Amino acid sequence: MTAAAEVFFEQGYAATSIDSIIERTGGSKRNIYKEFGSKAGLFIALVSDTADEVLDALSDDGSRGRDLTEQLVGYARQLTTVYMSARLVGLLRVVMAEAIRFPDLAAAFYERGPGRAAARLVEILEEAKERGEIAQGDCQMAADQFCGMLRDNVHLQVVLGLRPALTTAEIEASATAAVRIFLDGIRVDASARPEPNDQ
Amino acid sequence: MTAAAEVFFEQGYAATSIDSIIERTGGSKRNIYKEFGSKAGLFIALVSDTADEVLDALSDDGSRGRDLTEQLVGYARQLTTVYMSARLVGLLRVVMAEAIRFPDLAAAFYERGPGRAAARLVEILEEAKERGEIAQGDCQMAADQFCGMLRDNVHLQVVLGLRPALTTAEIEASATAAVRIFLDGIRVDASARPEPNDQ
DNA sequence: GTCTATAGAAGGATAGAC
DNA sequence: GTCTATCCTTCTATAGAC
Repeated sequence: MTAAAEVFFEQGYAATSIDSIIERTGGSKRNIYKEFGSKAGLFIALVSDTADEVLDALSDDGSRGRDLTEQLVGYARQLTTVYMSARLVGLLRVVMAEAIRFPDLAAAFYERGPGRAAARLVEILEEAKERGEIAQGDCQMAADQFCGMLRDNVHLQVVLGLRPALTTAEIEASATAAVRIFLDGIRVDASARPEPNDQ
Repeated sequence: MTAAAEVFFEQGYAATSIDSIIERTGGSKRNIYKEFGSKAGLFIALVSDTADEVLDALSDDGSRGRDLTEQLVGYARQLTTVYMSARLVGLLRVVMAEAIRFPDLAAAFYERGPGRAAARLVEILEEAKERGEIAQGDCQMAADQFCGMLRDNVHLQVVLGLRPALTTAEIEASATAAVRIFLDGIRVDASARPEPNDQ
């Protein structure tokens, strides 16, 4: 069943024919229409199932560290690993491409995936804020932007098929660097730093 | 001519018929095939032209500020504005969707757009590093991740059609926040900061 | 349940009329 | 240059044979 989804992910919705799916998965056309009603129904079901499967990997977000840095590195490692997986790259491509035609699918994908992951990060940040570890500010925006760091230009190149996915070691380096920047910035002179609370 | 591109951006490559383009733009089918040879040729030409047009807005990257903060805010403002434009959102959708089928197009898009923008940012960061304003580290990775902050979850929602593009004021707020985090981080306790050079 | 038609529509590409 | 017609392929969707 997940093999059928791959055809959609590789070819896109419009370019994928039912026959090409049958070729790859076996089975008969009649059962497909019996089960899903139409090509769109099949597409929605396959994408939804794949999304559930891939995005469930975000439920345990790996943010079990003792201190904030460890929490964030664990979170970034887990999220980046999922974002780099072939499954999610394909999912991202097809959901973006068909966002207009299947708005419910796009909404479900975002809420179940990136949206939920960001919500979890907001919780982490809010807790850190209450402990006084991070500056006052918009935790939602910070979380959204941190998630963006994990979908950086390298990830864009992967999605565009311009380079292979990061290895585990590269993911580790990227996640660590992102957390370091997110927490402390790249500026070297701490005394030149503006008031953290003056926003 | 740019109107023809919109059809591809809205419907996607496979779902767009030559006839539907004729309907929208006028002209005859014969001239299209005379000029571009095939549907794929038309697609490549339209996407390339649109990309050139939109991405040229990145040439003047707005990073003309006096100090590093102003440079980065200007850069972020300009880049985010382009990323939020309807043209680029459509371009991004269709290039991602067809990256497998048209790898050259994907490569050209990246190099001319996000890649070039990141390269400019690397220059800014390298200069700042030589002035001692920012920590030693991988400027390319930092630039890539900063660019990711500008394509954050909010941008993803826009691309997925889940929310309207940011207003100018919202772009300003987002750009400012991103630069603040990028330079100084969100951590409040500077004394708890690890050695900046201990990477 | 699978395999093989098949109807009906749509679209890519070409060519003729003007 | 435009408009229309046409060939040929492909695809969705259905239905019959087993």
